[in-house]
Amino acid sequence: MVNIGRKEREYQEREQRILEIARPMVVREGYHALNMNRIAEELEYSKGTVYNHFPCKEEIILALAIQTLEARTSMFQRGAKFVGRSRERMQAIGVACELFARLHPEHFVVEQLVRIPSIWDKTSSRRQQLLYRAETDCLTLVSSIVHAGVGAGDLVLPEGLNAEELVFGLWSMTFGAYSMLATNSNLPALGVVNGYDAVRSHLRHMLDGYHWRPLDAELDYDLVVQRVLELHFADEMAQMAQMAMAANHTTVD
Amino acid sequence: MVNIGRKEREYQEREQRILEIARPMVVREGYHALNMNRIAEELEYSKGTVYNHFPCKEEIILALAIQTLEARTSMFQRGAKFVGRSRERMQAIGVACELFARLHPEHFVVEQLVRIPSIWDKTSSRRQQLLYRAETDCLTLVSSIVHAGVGAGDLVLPEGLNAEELVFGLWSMTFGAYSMLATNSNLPALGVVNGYDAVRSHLRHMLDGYHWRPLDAELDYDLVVQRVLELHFADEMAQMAQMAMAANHTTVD
DNA sequence: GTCAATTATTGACCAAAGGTCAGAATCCGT
DNA sequence: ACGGATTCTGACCTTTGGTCAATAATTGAC
Repeated sequence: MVNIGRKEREYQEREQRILEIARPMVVREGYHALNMNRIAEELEYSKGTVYNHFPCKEEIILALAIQTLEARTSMFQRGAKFVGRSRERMQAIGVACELFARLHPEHFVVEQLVRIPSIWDKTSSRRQQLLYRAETDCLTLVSSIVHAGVGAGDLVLPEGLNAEELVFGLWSMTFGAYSMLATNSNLPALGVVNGYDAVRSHLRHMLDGYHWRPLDAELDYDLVVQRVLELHFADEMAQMAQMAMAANHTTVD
Repeated sequence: MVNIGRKEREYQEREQRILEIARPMVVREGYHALNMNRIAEELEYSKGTVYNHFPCKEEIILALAIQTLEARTSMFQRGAKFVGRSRERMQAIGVACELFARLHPEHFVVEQLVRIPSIWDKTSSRRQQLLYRAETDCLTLVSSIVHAGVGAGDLVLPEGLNAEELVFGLWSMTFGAYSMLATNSNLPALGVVNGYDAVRSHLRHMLDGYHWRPLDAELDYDLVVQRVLELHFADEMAQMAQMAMAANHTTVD
Protein backbone atom coordinates (compact mmCIF):
# COMPACT_ATOMS: atom_id res chain seq x y z
CA MET A 1 0.00 0.00 0.00
CA VAL A 2 3.06 2.22 -0.14
CA ASN A 3 2.03 3.39 -3.60
CA ILE A 4 -1.39 4.54 -2.54
CA GLY A 5 0.36 6.43 0.19
CA ARG A 6 2.64 8.14 -2.29
CA LYS A 7 -0.25 9.05 -4.57
CA GLU A 8 -2.20 10.49 -1.74
CA ARG A 9 0.82 12.46 -0.56
CA GLU A 10 1.45 13.85 -4.01
CA TYR A 11 -2.18 14.88 -4.24
CA GLN A 12 -1.98 16.72 -0.91
CA GLU A 13 1.25 18.39 -1.89
CA ARG A 14 -0.25 19.60 -5.14
CA GLU A 15 -3.24 20.97 -3.27
CA GLN A 16 -0.86 22.95 -1.08
CA ARG A 17 1.00 24.19 -4.14
CA ILE A 18 -2.22 25.45 -5.67
CA LEU A 19 -2.88 27.46 -2.52
CA GLU A 20 0.70 28.73 -2.49
CA ILE A 21 0.26 29.91 -6.06
CA ALA A 22 -3.16 31.39 -5.44
CA ARG A 23 -2.41 33.38 -2.30
CA PRO A 24 0.07 35.86 -3.76
CA MET A 25 -2.20 36.29 -6.77
CA VAL A 26 -5.11 37.37 -4.59
CA VAL A 27 -2.93 39.42 -2.30
CA ARG A 28 -0.83 41.26 -4.83
CA GLU A 29 -3.29 41.71 -7.66
CA GLY A 30 -6.66 41.28 -6.04
CA TYR A 31 -9.54 38.90 -6.41
CA HIS A 32 -10.05 39.63 -10.08
CA ALA A 33 -6.52 38.52 -10.87
CA LEU A 34 -7.10 35.12 -9.31
CA ASN A 35 -7.33 33.24 -12.56
CA MET A 36 -7.80 29.52 -12.97
CA ASN A 37 -5.86 29.50 -16.24
CA ARG A 38 -2.90 31.20 -14.66
CA ILE A 39 -3.00 28.89 -11.66
CA ALA A 40 -2.95 25.88 -13.98
CA GLU A 41 -0.09 27.39 -15.94
CA GLU A 42 2.05 28.12 -12.89
CA LEU A 43 1.19 24.75 -11.43
CA GLU A 44 2.25 23.15 -14.74
CA TYR A 45 -0.87 21.06 -14.81
CA SER A 46 -3.98 21.50 -16.89
CA LYS A 47 -7.01 23.44 -15.80
CA GLY A 48 -9.02 20.27 -15.43
CA THR A 49 -6.61 19.01 -12.79
CA VAL A 50 -6.98 22.19 -10.79
CA TYR A 51 -10.73 21.68 -10.93
CA ASN A 52 -10.19 18.18 -9.58
CA HIS A 53 -8.93 19.77 -6.39
CA PHE A 54 -11.31 22.71 -6.12
CA PRO A 55 -14.76 22.71 -7.71
CA CYS A 56 -14.65 26.46 -8.19
CA LYS A 57 -12.58 29.54 -7.77
CA GLU A 58 -14.38 30.53 -4.61
CA GLU A 59 -13.46 27.26 -2.94
CA ILE A 60 -9.82 28.29 -3.24
CA ILE A 61 -10.55 31.53 -1.43
CA LEU A 62 -12.27 29.59 1.31
CA ALA A 63 -9.32 27.19 1.59
CA LEU A 64 -6.99 30.17 1.91
CA ALA A 65 -9.22 31.66 4.60
CA ILE A 66 -9.07 28.43 6.58
CA GLN A 67 -5.27 28.45 6.40
CA THR A 68 -5.32 32.05 7.52
CA LEU A 69 -7.47 31.30 10.52
CA GLU A 70 -5.25 28.40 11.49
CA ALA A 71 -2.19 30.60 11.27
CA ARG A 72 -3.84 33.21 13.47
CA THR A 73 -4.95 30.64 16.01
CA SER A 74 -1.45 29.26 16.26
CA MET A 75 -0.16 32.78 16.85
CA PHE A 76 -2.81 33.25 19.54
CA GLN A 77 -1.78 29.99 21.15
CA ARG A 78 1.78 31.21 21.44
CA GLY A 79 0.51 34.36 23.13
CA ALA A 80 -1.74 32.38 25.46
CA LYS A 81 1.31 30.59 26.84
CA PHE A 82 2.17 33.77 28.73
CA VAL A 83 2.02 33.14 32.45
CA GLY A 84 0.11 35.72 34.39
CA ARG A 85 -3.32 36.82 35.51
CA SER A 86 -6.22 36.47 33.10
CA ARG A 87 -6.16 40.01 31.82
CA GLU A 88 -2.43 39.85 31.24
CA ARG A 89 -2.95 36.76 29.15
CA MET A 90 -5.70 38.54 27.25
CA GLN A 91 -3.22 41.34 26.61
CA ALA A 92 -0.85 38.68 25.26
CA ILE A 93 -3.54 37.61 22.81
CA GLY A 94 -3.89 41.25 21.82
CA VAL A 95 -0.17 41.38 21.09
CA ALA A 96 -0.48 38.27 18.93
CA CYS A 97 -3.45 39.74 17.12
CA GLU A 98 -1.74 43.02 16.33
CA LEU A 99 1.46 41.30 15.23
CA PHE A 100 -0.52 39.02 12.95
CA ALA A 101 -2.36 41.94 11.38
CA ARG A 102 0.77 44.02 10.85
CA LEU A 103 3.13 41.29 9.72
CA HIS A 104 0.68 39.44 7.51
CA PRO A 105 -1.75 41.96 6.05
CA GLU A 106 -2.18 39.56 3.15
CA HIS A 107 -4.18 37.27 5.39
CA PHE A 108 -6.68 40.00 6.01
CA VAL A 109 -7.62 40.44 2.39
CA VAL A 110 -8.62 36.79 2.22
CA GLU A 111 -10.69 36.95 5.38
CA GLN A 112 -12.62 39.89 3.98
CA LEU A 113 -13.21 38.19 0.66
CA VAL A 114 -14.61 35.02 2.13
CA ARG A 115 -17.35 36.99 3.90
CA ILE A 116 -18.77 38.30 0.64
CA PRO A 117 -22.06 36.49 0.15
CA SER A 118 -21.59 35.95 -3.57
CA ILE A 119 -18.30 34.20 -2.81
CA TRP A 120 -19.41 32.35 0.29
CA ASP A 121 -22.55 30.99 -1.36
CA LYS A 122 -20.59 29.24 -4.08
CA THR A 123 -18.52 27.15 -1.70
CA SER A 124 -19.21 23.63 -0.50
CA SER A 125 -20.79 23.24 2.89
CA ARG A 126 -18.06 20.70 3.67
CA ARG A 127 -15.36 23.36 3.55
CA GLN A 128 -17.66 25.91 5.19
CA GLN A 129 -17.83 23.55 8.16
CA LEU A 130 -14.03 23.44 8.23
CA LEU A 131 -13.91 27.22 8.48
CA TYR A 132 -16.54 27.21 11.21
CA ARG A 133 -14.47 24.66 13.06
CA ALA A 134 -11.32 26.76 12.75
CA GLU A 135 -13.28 29.80 13.88
CA THR A 136 -14.62 27.93 16.89
CA ASP A 137 -11.12 26.80 17.86
CA CYS A 138 -9.85 30.37 17.76
CA LEU A 139 -12.77 31.84 19.67
CA THR A 140 -12.73 29.06 22.24
CA LEU A 141 -9.09 29.76 23.00
CA VAL A 142 -9.84 33.41 23.67
CA SER A 143 -13.05 32.83 25.58
CA SER A 144 -11.29 30.33 27.83
CA ILE A 145 -9.24 33.25 29.09
CA VAL A 146 -12.42 35.20 29.78
CA HIS A 147 -13.77 32.23 31.69
CA ALA A 148 -10.53 32.04 33.64
CA GLY A 149 -10.93 35.71 34.53
CA VAL A 150 -14.46 35.13 35.74
CA GLY A 151 -13.34 32.04 37.64
CA ALA A 152 -10.55 33.95 39.36
CA GLY A 153 -12.91 36.73 40.36
CA ASP A 154 -11.01 39.27 38.25
CA LEU A 155 -13.98 39.86 35.98
CA VAL A 156 -17.72 39.97 36.55
CA LEU A 157 -19.71 39.79 33.36
CA PRO A 158 -22.74 42.07 33.31
CA GLU A 159 -26.10 40.39 33.19
CA GLY A 160 -27.07 39.35 29.67
CA LEU A 161 -23.52 39.16 28.34
CA ASN A 162 -21.66 35.88 28.14
CA ALA A 163 -17.96 35.26 27.65
CA GLU A 164 -18.34 34.55 23.94
CA GLU A 165 -20.18 37.82 23.43
CA LEU A 166 -17.34 39.67 25.10
CA VAL A 167 -14.88 37.98 22.76
CA PHE A 168 -17.18 38.90 19.90
CA GLY A 169 -16.64 42.52 20.88
CA LEU A 170 -12.86 42.25 20.85
CA TRP A 171 -13.06 40.38 17.56
CA SER A 172 -15.36 43.01 16.03
CA MET A 173 -13.12 45.86 17.07
CA THR A 174 -9.94 44.28 15.71
CA PHE A 175 -11.59 42.95 12.56
CA GLY A 176 -13.22 46.29 11.80
CA ALA A 177 -10.19 48.39 12.61
CA TYR A 178 -7.60 46.26 10.85
CA SER A 179 -9.86 45.91 7.81
CA MET A 180 -10.19 49.63 7.52
CA LEU A 181 -6.53 50.30 8.20
CA ALA A 182 -5.69 47.89 5.39
CA THR A 183 -8.16 49.24 2.86
CA ASN A 184 -9.07 52.84 3.63
CA SER A 185 -6.29 55.17 2.60
CA ASN A 186 -8.42 58.12 3.66
CA LEU A 187 -7.91 57.50 7.37
CA PRO A 188 -4.86 59.74 7.85
CA ALA A 189 -6.71 62.61 6.15
CA LEU A 190 -9.60 61.98 8.53
CA GLY A 191 -7.29 62.54 11.48
CA VAL A 192 -6.59 58.91 12.33
CA VAL A 193 -2.84 59.22 12.68
CA ASN A 194 -1.87 56.02 14.39
CA GLY A 195 -4.59 53.46 14.01
CA TYR A 196 -2.76 50.59 15.69
CA ASP A 197 -2.09 52.63 18.82
CA ALA A 198 -5.72 53.67 18.83
CA VAL A 199 -6.93 50.08 18.69
CA ARG A 200 -4.68 49.14 21.59
CA SER A 201 -6.06 52.05 23.59
CA HIS A 202 -9.66 51.16 22.78
CA LEU A 203 -9.30 47.53 23.77
CA ARG A 204 -7.64 48.50 27.02
CA HIS A 205 -10.29 51.06 27.89
CA MET A 206 -13.07 48.69 26.94
CA LEU A 207 -11.76 46.02 29.31
CA ASP A 208 -11.34 48.72 31.93
CA GLY A 209 -14.99 49.58 31.32
CA TYR A 210 -15.87 45.98 32.19
CA HIS A 211 -13.67 46.31 35.30
CA TRP A 212 -11.48 43.40 34.36
CA ARG A 213 -8.80 43.48 37.06
CA PRO A 214 -6.07 44.46 37.25
CA LEU A 215 -7.21 47.71 35.67
CA ASP A 216 -4.96 49.69 33.37
CA ALA A 217 -4.15 51.99 36.27
CA GLU A 218 -3.21 49.06 38.51
CA LEU A 219 -0.69 47.39 36.23
CA ASP A 220 1.75 48.57 33.59
CA TYR A 221 0.37 46.77 30.55
CA ASP A 222 2.99 48.32 28.29
CA LEU A 223 5.48 46.35 30.34
CA VAL A 224 3.36 43.23 29.90
CA VAL A 225 3.42 43.82 26.15
CA GLN A 226 7.21 44.12 26.27
CA ARG A 227 7.56 40.89 28.17
CA VAL A 228 5.14 39.04 25.90
CA LEU A 229 7.10 40.20 22.88
CA GLU A 230 10.43 39.18 24.36
CA LEU A 231 9.27 35.85 25.71
CA HIS A 232 7.03 34.60 22.93
CA PHE A 233 7.46 36.73 19.81
CA ALA A 234 11.16 37.50 19.56
CA ASP A 235 11.26 36.62 15.86
CA GLU A 236 8.24 38.72 15.04
CA MET A 237 9.65 41.64 16.99
CA ALA A 238 12.80 41.48 14.87
CA GLN A 239 10.68 41.37 11.73
CA MET A 240 8.74 44.42 12.84
CA ALA A 241 11.97 46.27 13.55
CA GLN A 242 13.22 45.36 10.10
CA MET A 243 9.99 46.59 8.51
CA ALA A 244 10.24 49.85 10.41
CA MET A 245 13.82 50.29 9.22
CA ALA A 246 12.85 49.61 5.62
CA ALA A 247 10.01 52.13 5.92
CA ASN A 248 12.45 54.69 7.31
CA HIS A 249 14.81 54.16 4.41
CA THR A 250 12.12 54.71 1.80
CA THR A 251 11.02 57.80 3.68
CA VAL A 252 14.55 59.14 3.69
CA ASP A 253 15.16 58.32 0.04
CA MET B 1 -32.37 76.85 -22.40
CA VAL B 2 -35.36 75.02 -20.95
CA ASN B 3 -34.60 72.04 -23.16
CA ILE B 4 -31.04 71.70 -21.96
CA GLY B 5 -32.47 71.72 -18.48
CA ARG B 6 -34.85 68.95 -19.32
CA LYS B 7 -32.07 66.88 -20.91
CA GLU B 8 -29.87 67.29 -17.93
CA ARG B 9 -32.72 66.36 -15.61
CA GLU B 10 -33.53 63.25 -17.61
CA TYR B 11 -29.88 62.26 -17.51
CA GLN B 12 -29.78 62.62 -13.73
CA GLU B 13 -33.02 60.71 -13.33
CA ARG B 14 -31.70 57.90 -15.46
CA GLU B 15 -28.56 57.75 -13.39
CA GLN B 16 -30.70 57.37 -10.30
CA ARG B 17 -32.74 54.67 -11.98
CA ILE B 18 -29.59 52.72 -12.80
CA LEU B 19 -28.66 52.78 -9.14
CA GLU B 20 -32.18 51.81 -8.11
CA ILE B 21 -31.98 48.84 -10.45
CA ALA B 22 -28.48 47.89 -9.39
CA ARG B 23 -28.93 47.99 -5.62
CA PRO B 24 -31.45 45.17 -5.24
CA MET B 25 -29.41 43.10 -7.70
CA VAL B 26 -26.33 43.36 -5.52
CA VAL B 27 -28.28 42.98 -2.32
CA ARG B 28 -30.51 40.08 -3.23
CA GLU B 29 -28.26 38.09 -5.51
CA GLY B 30 -24.78 39.27 -4.67
CA TYR B 31 -22.00 40.99 -6.50
CA HIS B 32 -21.74 38.32 -9.18
CA ALA B 33 -25.33 38.88 -10.20
CA LEU B 34 -24.75 42.57 -10.83
CA ASN B 35 -24.81 42.32 -14.58
CA MET B 36 -24.47 45.18 -17.02
CA ASN B 37 -26.63 43.42 -19.60
CA ARG B 38 -29.42 42.92 -17.12
CA ILE B 39 -29.18 46.50 -15.93
CA ALA B 40 -29.48 47.72 -19.53
CA GLU B 41 -32.43 45.43 -20.08
CA GLU B 42 -34.32 46.53 -16.98
CA LEU B 43 -33.45 50.15 -17.69
CA GLU B 44 -34.81 49.66 -21.21
CA TYR B 45 -31.76 51.34 -22.71
CA SER B 46 -28.80 49.78 -24.45
CA LYS B 47 -25.64 48.70 -22.71
CA GLY B 48 -23.69 51.53 -24.30
CA THR B 49 -25.95 54.06 -22.60
CA VAL B 50 -25.34 52.50 -19.21
CA TYR B 51 -21.62 52.76 -19.92
CA ASN B 52 -22.16 56.44 -20.70
CA HIS B 53 -23.13 56.90 -17.08
CA PHE B 54 -20.66 54.55 -15.41
CA PRO B 55 -17.33 53.62 -17.00
CA CYS B 56 -17.37 50.23 -15.31
CA LYS B 57 -19.32 47.93 -13.08
CA GLU B 58 -17.26 48.84 -10.05
CA GLU B 59 -18.13 52.49 -10.43
CA ILE B 60 -21.76 51.55 -9.83
CA ILE B 61 -20.82 49.85 -6.58
CA LEU B 62 -18.94 52.96 -5.53
CA ALA B 63 -21.91 55.17 -6.41
CA LEU B 64 -24.14 52.92 -4.30
CA ALA B 65 -21.68 53.15 -1.42
CA ILE B 66 -21.76 56.92 -1.58
CA GLN B 67 -25.56 56.90 -1.43
CA THR B 68 -25.34 54.53 1.52
CA LEU B 69 -22.97 56.78 3.40
CA GLU B 70 -25.18 59.78 2.75
CA ALA B 71 -28.20 57.91 4.02
CA ARG B 72 -26.31 56.92 7.18
CA THR B 73 -25.08 60.45 7.74
CA SER B 74 -28.58 61.83 7.44
CA MET B 75 -29.74 59.26 9.99
CA PHE B 76 -26.89 60.29 12.28
CA GLN B 77 -27.87 63.93 11.86
CA ARG B 78 -31.35 63.16 13.04
CA GLY B 79 -29.91 61.46 16.10
CA ALA B 80 -27.52 64.35 16.74
CA LYS B 81 -30.50 66.67 17.11
CA PHE B 82 -31.15 65.12 20.51
CA VAL B 83 -30.73 67.72 23.22
CA GLY B 84 -28.61 66.65 26.13
CA ARG B 85 -25.09 66.26 27.39
CA SER B 86 -22.40 65.13 24.99
CA ARG B 87 -22.46 61.48 25.93
CA GLU B 88 -26.23 61.37 25.64
CA ARG B 89 -25.93 62.75 22.16
CA MET B 90 -23.31 60.13 21.37
CA GLN B 91 -25.76 57.54 22.58
CA ALA B 92 -28.29 59.04 20.19
CA ILE B 93 -25.80 58.49 17.35
CA GLY B 94 -25.44 54.92 18.54
CA VAL B 95 -29.21 54.49 18.31
CA ALA B 96 -29.14 55.86 14.76
CA CYS B 97 -26.28 53.55 13.85
CA GLU B 98 -27.96 50.43 15.16
CA LEU B 99 -31.28 51.32 13.54
CA PHE B 100 -29.53 51.87 10.24
CA ALA B 101 -27.74 48.54 10.42
CA ARG B 102 -30.85 46.60 11.39
CA LEU B 103 -33.35 48.27 9.12
CA HIS B 104 -31.12 48.51 6.06
CA PRO B 105 -28.77 45.55 6.07
CA GLU B 106 -28.59 45.92 2.30
CA HIS B 107 -26.50 49.03 2.72
CA PHE B 108 -23.89 47.05 4.57
CA VAL B 109 -23.23 44.66 1.76
CA VAL B 110 -22.33 47.56 -0.49
CA GLU B 111 -20.03 49.15 2.06
CA GLN B 112 -18.15 45.91 2.41
CA LEU B 113 -17.83 45.43 -1.32
CA VAL B 114 -16.41 48.85 -2.00
CA ARG B 115 -13.50 48.14 0.36
CA ILE B 116 -12.30 45.21 -1.70
CA PRO B 117 -9.09 46.36 -3.38
CA SER B 118 -9.88 44.75 -6.72
CA ILE B 119 -13.13 46.68 -6.82
CA TRP B 120 -11.83 49.93 -5.39
CA ASP B 121 -8.86 50.06 -7.75
CA LYS B 122 -11.06 50.04 -10.82
CA THR B 123 -13.00 53.15 -9.86
CA SER B 124 -12.32 56.72 -10.88
CA SER B 125 -10.48 58.90 -8.43
CA ARG B 126 -13.20 61.51 -8.99
CA ARG B 127 -15.82 59.30 -7.39
CA GLN B 128 -13.36 58.05 -4.81
CA GLN B 129 -13.02 61.64 -3.68
CA LEU B 130 -16.79 61.87 -3.39
CA LEU B 131 -16.81 58.88 -1.07
CA TYR B 132 -13.99 60.33 0.99
CA ARG B 133 -15.96 63.54 1.24
CA ALA B 134 -19.08 61.71 2.39
CA GLU B 135 -16.96 59.77 4.88
CA THR B 136 -15.45 62.97 6.21
CA ASP B 137 -18.89 64.52 6.65
CA CYS B 138 -20.07 61.54 8.66
CA LEU B 139 -16.99 61.31 10.82
CA THR B 140 -16.91 65.05 11.39
CA LEU B 141 -20.45 64.98 12.68
CA VAL B 142 -19.57 62.31 15.22
CA SER B 143 -16.24 63.77 16.24
CA SER B 144 -17.87 67.15 16.83
CA ILE B 145 -19.77 65.48 19.65
CA VAL B 146 -16.50 64.17 21.08
CA HIS B 147 -15.08 67.67 20.87
CA ALA B 148 -18.17 69.00 22.63
CA GLY B 149 -17.61 66.45 25.38
CA VAL B 150 -14.02 67.53 25.79
CA GLY B 151 -15.04 71.19 25.73
CA ALA B 152 -17.67 70.63 28.41
CA GLY B 153 -15.16 68.83 30.60
CA ASP B 154 -17.17 65.59 30.45
CA LEU B 155 -14.36 63.77 28.68
CA VAL B 156 -10.59 63.91 28.93
CA LEU B 157 -8.86 62.23 26.03
CA PRO B 158 -5.79 60.24 27.05
CA GLU B 159 -2.46 61.47 25.74
CA GLY B 160 -1.79 60.35 22.19
CA LEU B 161 -5.44 59.84 21.25
CA ASN B 162 -7.38 62.48 19.38
CA ALA B 163 -11.13 62.80 18.92
CA GLU B 164 -11.04 61.32 15.43
CA GLU B 165 -9.19 58.28 16.68
CA LEU B 166 -11.83 57.76 19.34
CA VAL B 167 -14.52 57.90 16.65
CA PHE B 168 -12.41 55.48 14.61
CA GLY B 169 -12.78 53.04 17.49
CA LEU B 170 -16.57 53.34 17.61
CA TRP B 171 -16.68 53.03 13.85
CA SER B 172 -14.43 49.95 13.85
CA MET B 173 -16.51 48.23 16.48
CA THR B 174 -19.81 48.85 14.73
CA PHE B 175 -18.44 48.15 11.26
CA GLY B 176 -16.79 44.93 12.37
CA ALA B 177 -19.70 43.71 14.44
CA TYR B 178 -22.48 44.54 12.01
CA SER B 179 -20.47 43.09 9.13
CA MET B 180 -20.07 39.83 10.95
CA LEU B 181 -23.65 39.75 12.15
CA ALA B 182 -24.74 40.18 8.54
CA THR B 183 -22.44 37.59 7.02
CA ASN B 184 -21.40 35.02 9.60
CA SER B 185 -24.20 32.59 10.27
CA ASN B 186 -21.95 30.68 12.63
CA LEU B 187 -22.18 33.29 15.40
CA PRO B 188 -25.14 31.76 17.28
CA ALA B 189 -23.35 28.41 17.33
CA LEU B 190 -20.29 30.18 18.72
CA GLY B 191 -22.36 31.41 21.64
CA VAL B 192 -23.08 34.91 20.37
CA VAL B 193 -26.77 34.94 21.11
CA ASN B 194 -27.70 38.57 20.83
CA GLY B 195 -25.06 40.42 18.86
CA TYR B 196 -26.82 43.78 18.79
CA ASP B 197 -27.21 43.86 22.55
CA ALA B 198 -23.57 42.91 22.89
CA VAL B 199 -22.46 45.78 20.66
CA ARG B 200 -24.48 48.24 22.69
CA SER B 201 -22.92 46.92 25.88
CA HIS B 202 -19.41 47.11 24.44
CA LEU B 203 -19.77 50.68 23.25
CA ARG B 204 -21.15 51.74 26.59
CA HIS B 205 -18.40 50.05 28.54
CA MET B 206 -15.76 51.41 26.22
CA LEU B 207 -16.95 54.97 26.76
CA ASP B 208 -17.09 54.22 30.50
CA GLY B 209 -13.48 53.08 30.19
CA TYR B 210 -12.64 56.51 28.82
CA HIS B 211 -14.58 58.04 31.74
CA TRP B 212 -16.90 59.98 29.51
CA ARG B 213 -19.35 61.50 31.99
CA PRO B 214 -22.04 60.86 32.91
CA LEU B 215 -20.96 57.24 33.31
CA ASP B 216 -23.34 54.37 32.70
CA ALA B 217 -23.87 54.11 36.44
CA GLU B 218 -24.70 57.81 36.74
CA LEU B 219 -27.41 57.98 34.09
CA ASP B 220 -30.01 55.57 32.76
CA TYR B 221 -28.91 55.34 29.15
CA ASP B 222 -31.66 52.85 28.34
CA LEU B 223 -34.03 55.68 29.12
CA VAL B 224 -32.03 57.97 26.85
CA VAL B 225 -32.34 55.38 24.08
CA GLN B 226 -36.10 55.29 24.66
CA ARG B 227 -36.38 59.04 24.43
CA VAL B 228 -34.19 59.25 21.34
CA LEU B 229 -36.33 56.64 19.66
CA GLU B 230 -39.58 58.39 20.55
CA LEU B 231 -38.39 61.88 19.70
CA HIS B 232 -36.41 61.30 16.53
CA PHE B 233 -37.01 57.80 15.20
CA ALA B 234 -40.69 57.11 15.71
CA ASP B 235 -41.10 55.75 12.17
CA GLU B 236 -38.09 53.51 12.45
CA MET B 237 -39.29 52.20 15.80
CA ALA B 238 -42.58 51.24 14.19
CA GLN B 239 -40.71 49.51 11.39
CA MET B 240 -38.63 47.57 13.87
CA ALA B 241 -41.74 46.51 15.74
CA GLN B 242 -43.28 45.36 12.46
CA MET B 243 -40.16 43.39 11.59
CA ALA B 244 -40.14 41.75 14.99
CA MET B 245 -43.81 40.79 14.55
CA ALA B 246 -43.16 39.32 11.13
CA ALA B 247 -40.24 37.35 12.56
CA ASN B 248 -42.47 36.07 15.34
CA HIS B 249 -45.09 34.93 12.88
CA THR B 250 -42.63 32.95 10.80
CA THR B 251 -41.28 31.42 14.01
CA VAL B 252 -44.75 30.39 15.08
CA ASP B 253 -45.71 29.02 11.69
C1' DG C 1 5.47 -9.49 -18.80
C1' DT C 2 0.77 -8.64 -20.55
C1' DC C 3 -3.47 -6.70 -20.54
C1' DA C 4 -7.89 -5.07 -19.11
C1' DA C 5 -9.94 -2.07 -15.80
C1' DT C 6 -9.64 1.81 -13.23
C1' DT C 7 -8.11 6.30 -12.37
C1' DA C 8 -5.93 10.68 -13.54
C1' DT C 9 -5.00 14.22 -16.89
C1' DT C 10 -5.75 16.98 -20.67
C1' DG C 11 -7.13 20.91 -23.49
C1' DA C 12 -10.56 21.98 -26.97
C1' DC C 13 -14.85 23.80 -26.30
C1' DC C 14 -18.86 26.44 -24.40
C1' DA C 15 -21.38 30.20 -22.34
C1' DA C 16 -21.54 34.28 -19.75
C1' DA C 17 -20.28 38.76 -19.09
C1' DG C 18 -17.43 43.16 -19.21
C1' DG C 19 -16.29 46.42 -22.34
C1' DT C 20 -15.82 48.98 -27.27
C1' DC C 21 -17.10 51.68 -31.07
C1' DA C 22 -18.71 52.72 -35.83
C1' DG C 23 -22.82 53.88 -37.47
C1' DA C 24 -27.84 55.04 -36.75
C1' DA C 25 -31.04 57.98 -34.59
C1' DT C 26 -32.26 62.07 -32.36
C1' DC C 27 -32.07 66.74 -31.13
C1' DC C 28 -31.46 71.70 -31.71
C1' DG C 29 -30.44 76.25 -33.29
C1' DT C 30 -30.90 78.65 -37.44
C1' DA D 1 -36.03 72.13 -43.68
C1' DC D 2 -31.23 71.53 -42.86
C1' DG D 3 -26.74 70.46 -41.03
C1' DG D 4 -23.91 69.85 -37.22
C1' DA D 5 -23.66 68.12 -32.56
C1' DT D 6 -25.09 64.93 -29.35
C1' DT D 7 -26.90 60.63 -27.88
C1' DC D 8 -27.97 55.94 -28.39
C1' DT D 9 -27.43 51.37 -30.16
C1' DG D 10 -26.24 46.54 -30.40
C1' DA D 11 -23.10 43.71 -33.00
C1' DC D 12 -18.71 42.46 -31.87
C1' DC D 13 -14.43 41.42 -29.25
C1' DT D 14 -11.99 39.48 -25.36
C1' DT D 15 -11.51 37.28 -21.16
C1' DT D 16 -12.46 33.73 -18.15
C1' DG D 17 -15.00 30.32 -15.29
C1' DG D 18 -16.33 25.92 -16.01
C1' DT D 19 -17.29 21.15 -18.70
C1' DC D 20 -16.32 16.78 -20.55
C1' DA D 21 -15.08 13.38 -24.08
C1' DA D 22 -10.82 11.68 -25.36
C1' DT D 23 -6.32 10.28 -23.95
C1' DA D 24 -2.68 8.73 -20.95
C1' DA D 25 -1.00 6.59 -16.89
C1' DT D 26 -1.37 3.34 -13.24
C1' DT D 27 -2.56 -0.78 -11.13
C1' DG D 28 -3.16 -5.46 -10.05
C1' DA D 29 -4.67 -10.06 -11.57
C1' DC D 30 -2.93 -13.72 -14.09
